[in-house]
Amino acid sequence: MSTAGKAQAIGVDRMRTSALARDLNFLLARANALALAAANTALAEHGLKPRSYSVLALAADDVLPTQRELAEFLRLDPSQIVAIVDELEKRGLVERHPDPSDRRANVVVATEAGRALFARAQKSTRAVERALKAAVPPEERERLGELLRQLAFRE
Amino acid sequence: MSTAGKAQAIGVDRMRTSALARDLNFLLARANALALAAANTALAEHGLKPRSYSVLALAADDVLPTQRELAEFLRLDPSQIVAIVDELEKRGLVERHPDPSDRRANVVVATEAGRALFARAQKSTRAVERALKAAVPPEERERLGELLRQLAFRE
DNA sequence: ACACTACCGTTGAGGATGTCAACTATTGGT
DNA sequence: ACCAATAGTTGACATCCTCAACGGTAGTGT
Repeated sequence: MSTAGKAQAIGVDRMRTSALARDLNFLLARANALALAAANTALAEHGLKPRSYSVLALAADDVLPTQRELAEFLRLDPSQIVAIVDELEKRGLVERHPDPSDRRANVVVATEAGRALFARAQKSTRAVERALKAAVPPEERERLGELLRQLAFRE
Repeated sequence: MSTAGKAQAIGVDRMRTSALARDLNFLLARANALALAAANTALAEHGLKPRSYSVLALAADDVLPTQRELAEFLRLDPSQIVAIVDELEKRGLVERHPDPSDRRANVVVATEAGRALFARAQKSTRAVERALKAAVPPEERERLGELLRQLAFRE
């Protein structure tokens, strides 16, 4: 294992100093993949995935989002929101309320059970976030969030 | 459209100030989704996707990665690397060379055609990266890359 | 009032991706 | 010489993405 291990370590080292490792697109993809994997296992014990957690979070935060707004915000196809809300509704965590200002639209709101589950799930995701942030020095963490927000909401 | 447009804008505004919009996992996912979409359209004209571009980049950079190293670095299942390298090889852009130090392993190297295509594709991705970075003030761009690298390569 | 265009949610289909288990050939260690 | 572990590959299955179409509603203009 010593030879193979070293050969592999050398290969990885060369990859980290390659041009690709300086590519912002790639760094975003890899950082996201790591964060996603951690979030996935943390949310699994609550029967949630990052997507359903996001919908539940907005519903529990009294944002009163329509499904279309959810689709735009989460960068998903509207048809995927249908499936996510279907499942959350079946579990009694959210409800579809008719939007009083537009009868075509549904507003997604969390039930009491949904808010309770979200509160529990949020503790798990906060732990994941702390672990993520541990990779950067404490005095930089605030700026990291700010920069990412600018990337995520530029337009 | 004025009423609907405003109602939607209000909804989006409330989403941007919601707790989710401060979640690092979510920000990474959204920033990555935006960057991925841009990279996808930029690479399409070269017949590449972000993944095949990444493999080609490492092969053209004389990193001499084995397929397993590619899988780890790109956070993909080894079986997905097979399909990517298959396609690049079929197009004459890369070749599988037997690893002299381990006959089980293949080292992926770019052909001349592969290097030429990569050079052209890189111009497109650089343009995408510039557009991405335009979202943050110039004096912060260096730090953004550094922070993302820490997130992507922590372990 | 009317026609017309655009939109919301939903369904369904097809392709692309993710995940996992099994298999062969090879390796390193005992 | 044996044996557990590893690299690449294949195949199966689930999930996800993307798109087109539909009924119901909304806004616009006439």
